[in-house]
Amino acid sequence: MTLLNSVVIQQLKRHGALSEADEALLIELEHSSRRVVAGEILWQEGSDVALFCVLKEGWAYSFRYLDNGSMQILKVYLPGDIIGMRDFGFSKRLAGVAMINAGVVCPFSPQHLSQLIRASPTLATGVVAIAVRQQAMLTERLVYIGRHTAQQRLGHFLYEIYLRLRRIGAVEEGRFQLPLSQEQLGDVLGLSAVHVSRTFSMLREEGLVLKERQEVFFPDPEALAKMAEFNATYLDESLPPAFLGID
Amino acid sequence: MTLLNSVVIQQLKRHGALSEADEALLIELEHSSRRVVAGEILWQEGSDVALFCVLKEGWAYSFRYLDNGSMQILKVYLPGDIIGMRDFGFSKRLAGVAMINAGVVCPFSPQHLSQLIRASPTLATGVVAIAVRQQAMLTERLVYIGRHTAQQRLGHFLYEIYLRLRRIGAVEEGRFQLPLSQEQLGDVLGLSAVHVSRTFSMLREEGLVLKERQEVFFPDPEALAKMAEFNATYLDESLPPAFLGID
DNA sequence: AGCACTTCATAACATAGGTTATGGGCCGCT
DNA sequence: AGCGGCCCATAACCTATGTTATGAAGTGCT
Repeated sequence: MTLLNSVVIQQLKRHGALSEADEALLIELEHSSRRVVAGEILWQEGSDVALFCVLKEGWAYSFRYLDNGSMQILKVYLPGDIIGMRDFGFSKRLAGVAMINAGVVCPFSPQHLSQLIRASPTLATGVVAIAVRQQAMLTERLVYIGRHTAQQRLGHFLYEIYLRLRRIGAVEEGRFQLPLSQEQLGDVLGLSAVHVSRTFSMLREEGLVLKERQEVFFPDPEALAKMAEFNATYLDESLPPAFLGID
Repeated sequence: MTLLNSVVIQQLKRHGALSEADEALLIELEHSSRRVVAGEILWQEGSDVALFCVLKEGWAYSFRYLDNGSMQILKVYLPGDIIGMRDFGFSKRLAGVAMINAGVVCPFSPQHLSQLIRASPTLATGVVAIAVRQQAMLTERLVYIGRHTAQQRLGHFLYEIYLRLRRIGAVEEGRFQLPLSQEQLGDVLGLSAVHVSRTFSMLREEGLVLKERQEVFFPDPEALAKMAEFNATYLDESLPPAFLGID
């Protein structure tokens, strides 16, 4: 999974907005790649903003440590996502980033990103669109962490991951791999690990989510989406006409 | 309070990064202005993205309705903020926006914003920086809504507002106006209005926050910041050297 | 001044989720 | 194969916050 195959970029391409030079610039972004091990910390909160990454293989998450010793996971990154954009325009990292499982990342510098933005208005808008979409997912979590039950929070998160994985072809026969531990899920959702476990049990009893080891299956995806009050518009990939140069 | 006086732009100016043409473009953004009444809804979730606004006077908030009839307030806007940037790159609004009290807004079109970004790399980076900073505030709320007590949530929110108001000169002798009702505060923090009331009582008894009518005063700002685990780096306005063209 | 309306404080009660503890299953290491 | 270490499930108990209700205070309208 490369950035070039990511959904926003693919859409620009489909509309013929992407020149060959643009494509070359994108491929150049993934020029160097590095293998990373499970649990590896890519950077810590407060460090200098020295690089961003395209996540090519594996899962990652950004996080903040809390004073009580636990952590809040801010965002889960899947293959094809850009990691670190959150810090663009800041001197120091606002959050750490760690790998969940083993994978491959393609690091590139802020200068490289600035260059790319200056070199191609199309790519600049694409990058902005990607950043805005990542933030929209964050906003969505704010909404459902605020006033929803544990079942809805977990259901919503799982369903979002399911849709994102499906877009990159990582769902087979309705099944997908979830490499997060229940403790990590708790850190995502603001729940204790014990309650995540309880909630999985409830979802199983209600026939909404089956999970065995890391494999997840939804017997009735629509019912799950309904229970979680899932509204997919925030994941909508269609770019407005102005972005595609059609206006 | 105009955009030109906002902290990010002022910083660009101080470093001589802002040309006269750039300044003219910014002033042009506020060419037309409109008086808005308290409670006025600027737009609803799901409507077309037709315009953005510079908020010149008054307070506003963006929000999402929840299925249970309540709402989640996503962000509170103060004078000098740009409203609607969240939707840049989407076709439909992801959230509604309403005025808290009466004020003045300066609407401008997405095309206008695109033009400005194309016309001036400096302003483009400035706009990105503003957007990233607004999102950083959102992230911060996600962190403390996830795993903090009601006291910390309310304390954190009040302290953030206090710092933001101070930057625009709206704090006098340590006092500031807070035009939000307790119900609205609950919608910001994911708490019931009753519990917001209880929490104010607790904060008063602990000598951390005094509130009379809409006027708020912190007898000991440092103690409040400490209780709320407030870390100001996410509000830090200093732009990295690359943004100021010094690298 | 009087009236309706909203906002706020407080109390009593209900509950979702946190905490601590225990045991079982699975994994990797030697 | 045996051992130590996670990860997970479940139970018992505790607490922060939600819910509902009531009255007081403030606000705006006529």
